[in-house]
Amino acid sequence: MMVMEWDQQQQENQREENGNLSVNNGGVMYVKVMTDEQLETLRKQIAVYASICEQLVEMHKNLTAHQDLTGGRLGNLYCDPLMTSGGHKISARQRWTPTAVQLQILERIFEEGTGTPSKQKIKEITSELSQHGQISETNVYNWFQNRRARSKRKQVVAASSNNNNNNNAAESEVETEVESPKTKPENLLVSQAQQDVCFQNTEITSQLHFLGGGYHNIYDQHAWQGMCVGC
Amino acid sequence: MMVMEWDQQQQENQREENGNLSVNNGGVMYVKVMTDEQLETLRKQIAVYASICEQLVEMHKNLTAHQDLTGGRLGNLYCDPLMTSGGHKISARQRWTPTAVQLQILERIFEEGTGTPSKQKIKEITSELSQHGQISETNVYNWFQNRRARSKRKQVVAASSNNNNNNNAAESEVETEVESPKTKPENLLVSQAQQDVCFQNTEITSQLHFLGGGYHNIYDQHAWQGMCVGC
DNA sequence: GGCATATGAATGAACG
DNA sequence: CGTTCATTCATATGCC
Repeated sequence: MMVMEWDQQQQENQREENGNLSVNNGGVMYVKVMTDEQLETLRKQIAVYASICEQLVEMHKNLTAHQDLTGGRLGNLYCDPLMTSGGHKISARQRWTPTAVQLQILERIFEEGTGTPSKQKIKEITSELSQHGQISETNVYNWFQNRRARSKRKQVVAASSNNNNNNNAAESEVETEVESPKTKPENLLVSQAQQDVCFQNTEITSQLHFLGGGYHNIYDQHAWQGMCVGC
Repeated sequence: MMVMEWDQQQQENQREENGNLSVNNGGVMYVKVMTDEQLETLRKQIAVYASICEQLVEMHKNLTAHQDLTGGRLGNLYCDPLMTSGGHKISARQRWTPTAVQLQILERIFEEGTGTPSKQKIKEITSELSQHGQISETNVYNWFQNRRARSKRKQVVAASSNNNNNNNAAESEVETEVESPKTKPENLLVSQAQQDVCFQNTEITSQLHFLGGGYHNIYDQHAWQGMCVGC
């Protein structure tokens, strides 16, 4: 087997080491090489992963068919284990953390909607989301406030960064994402990945899409812009 | 940026790391050329599947083991798929680290500083610091945010420790880690899945074996093969 | 080769 | 709504 090691430590220093760099747009684009054989192996591995995912989803469906409402426990659910019987709170988590499902729903509403939802709308959303975990209207309200504010901020930063004479192209992903109304990077994450891997199973596609919103927290959503480079 | 190194255990062919083609058995082996962005795309695609697998496994565990009431942070699925077991990452992204000069300047501004710099100020600072290394406005913004927050926390802790009141309620970052022995991010995702989940499906078991047994980690020993790079 | 710590980054909540 | 604070997540690094 072979191991691919990407040493990231001294990124600046290593730029010159690479023999295979090409110039792009007046800047330097760094490229890597791999053989067809290597690429084929990668493809297989991803396919295996996908297959595993599919079967795991199936297992999950079978299990949840029986024990459904036991809880949306994947997200927060801290349920004050530290609360004593006397009502004395020692230390408990306060901050709400959306579950994967909740996030997915929120993102969907956000991208289709324009502006912060009305109070009535917030109630509805909260009601819906409460089926997937503990949540309050305030949480929903704050989420939309933050989501909008940060989306806008990113735009501003991205726009202004175009004016700067940047000496490198490796800006943080925050700047590189310009949220266009037509794209939904977070929610398309999984399904797009599947496209890239050339999946045929449509059922797993939808199911993975269902799960996709939850990975928001791991890989920040911005980076998913422009996924399929060649497709 | 990064340098890709191929471990040479059994791939005698892949010798020219930085060349676009390598010679094999007297012939020419054709290889793909990728940008870092494309590679990161691949990484993400795999990471998506890895995350999905882990979350599905997690869900399965939760559904199976009802006595798992200890709570903890089940929802914070984190699989760190970017880190190989060898400690090398396959991510093109890495967090910004200020250079010595940049730090000096930042500290100076912070000390003389009157609170958080305005956005215009951040632009100026960023521009100045960019002469001493890669940096973005977001980096500067985050730095001041963190600097101020942690400075304040230190003050509070010092103050409370000076008091006869030993109610140390302010050291959240440290305290949190102490009170919650959070599980270490699992690098060997697939292997872990095998241990924790008893699959009835023999097919998936064998596949997990393929991934977890044949490879220590899917990111550890593998060839990167032609994803949609060229498509 | 785990831990421990420092710190960059993400984000829920609050402020004005 | 834009900005800021507080908390937490995630990673880099050093020690043992």
